[in-house]
Amino acid sequence: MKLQPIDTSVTLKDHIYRRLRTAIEEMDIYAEDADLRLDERSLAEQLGVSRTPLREVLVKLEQEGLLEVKPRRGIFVQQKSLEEILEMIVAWAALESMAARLAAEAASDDEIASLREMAAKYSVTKAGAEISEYSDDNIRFHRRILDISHCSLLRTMADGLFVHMHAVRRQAMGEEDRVARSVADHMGIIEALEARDPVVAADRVRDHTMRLHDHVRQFWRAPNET
Amino acid sequence: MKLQPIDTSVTLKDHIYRRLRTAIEEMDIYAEDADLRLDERSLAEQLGVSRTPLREVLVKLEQEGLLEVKPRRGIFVQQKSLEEILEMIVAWAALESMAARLAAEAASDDEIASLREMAAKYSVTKAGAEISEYSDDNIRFHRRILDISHCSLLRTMADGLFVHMHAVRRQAMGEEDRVARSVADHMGIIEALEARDPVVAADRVRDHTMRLHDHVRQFWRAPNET
DNA sequence: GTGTGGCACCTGGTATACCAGATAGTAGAA
DNA sequence: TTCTACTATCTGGTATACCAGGTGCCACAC
Repeated sequence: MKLQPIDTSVTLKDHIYRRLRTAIEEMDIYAEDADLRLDERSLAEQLGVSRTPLREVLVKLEQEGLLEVKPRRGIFVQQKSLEEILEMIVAWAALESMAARLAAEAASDDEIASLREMAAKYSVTKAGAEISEYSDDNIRFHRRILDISHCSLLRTMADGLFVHMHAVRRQAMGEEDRVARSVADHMGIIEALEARDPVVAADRVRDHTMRLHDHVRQFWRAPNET
Repeated sequence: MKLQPIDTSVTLKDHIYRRLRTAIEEMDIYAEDADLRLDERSLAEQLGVSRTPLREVLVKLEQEGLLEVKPRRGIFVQQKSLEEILEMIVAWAALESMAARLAAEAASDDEIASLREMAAKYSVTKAGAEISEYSDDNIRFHRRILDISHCSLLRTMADGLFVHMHAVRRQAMGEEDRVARSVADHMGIIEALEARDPVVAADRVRDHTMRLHDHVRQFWRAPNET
């Protein structure tokens, strides 16, 4: 008889963390009437826990850049400025570009093939039709590149940036020619990886992401500027 | 009459955080007789605070990867594995390489000149003599590159990695020809920046850091393998 | 009507008490 | 002697109480 050890390390904090984080991600942070203020006591009551574990979660979320705690003032969901968003995209480009470089050398043929599979779902013409679905697959594609670099830290650090992208995508995505361009970019990246060319793969990934950077810089409208 | 606003946002937590973090950084984590276990109650007593703010700091340090909290078991300073250290260096290379690329285009002439000033302190022959001092200036040099990229997030993320480097350097540094090579590398980087060549600058920074990567992979000895 | 002082209440910060799992030492039974 | 079972105690996890700064309303004085 064989038994898996019970994972006793899951604690209230973990549950609270997951709840809060998804709740924040689902908020429309940049809506004009968005209520960005949180209240410890009411949150604790809603979740049915005391303030103590809740506060530890808030510290965590604050450090991830999702919240800002102002002593004796309140807890606020952070709105990212255009500047900060652009910097996140730059950092993301740096990480994923390195991932592509590593992947070109270290990834297995199967792993690279899996990328082509994901991309094959969308032709240049079809992708425009189903933007929201494409958007999800798009993220999966980029995550996959980070995964097959076999450097888990790159994936971890990039994930920390992705969190903030939910709200951004809602505002910044949605132009047909960008999607077409994106699909073409992806194919170029895959081909470079298949050719096992680290330099070209890294360049293409970086350029691809930096195009998003330029696009956001051009079209982003912060709520107050609308 | 003019008055600066008083910064009321400094709290006990901040003090505790600083104390604990420097204490951890000064520990010789990889010594054989290192005591990696911490005790909440005794820490709280030593610092003269209650467990509550202390615990929030511990959450923060855990998330930074410096600690590991095992419920009902204890709190431990994390020893990084060789694998993790190598991944940190890779990520660092990715970030700093991107920083150099940006700096080549965005940094002012003065900022680039400041790099040359820092490097001028060391000739190829002299650097070997004062390794520890050079080591500090070395870090300052790399931080400066991140700064003059004018992308503060790159600097922030890289700083998170630097924390773990204290202990590593103690073990991995110290060969004379590496230092000589390092000084030469730095000059090459500066020249690329002065030439405003983003591609070469990025390449040289990345190669430079990846040489550290290869060196660590070759010479690192974890405590248990000694 | 205007401005000032003060009070009531809201917030996050901190201290303390208690809980349950983990652990090791020891006494007792086989 | 050896193995088991109980218990004392240590740990981090959680709940609760209290503290002090922040804010805004309102009464009162001018």
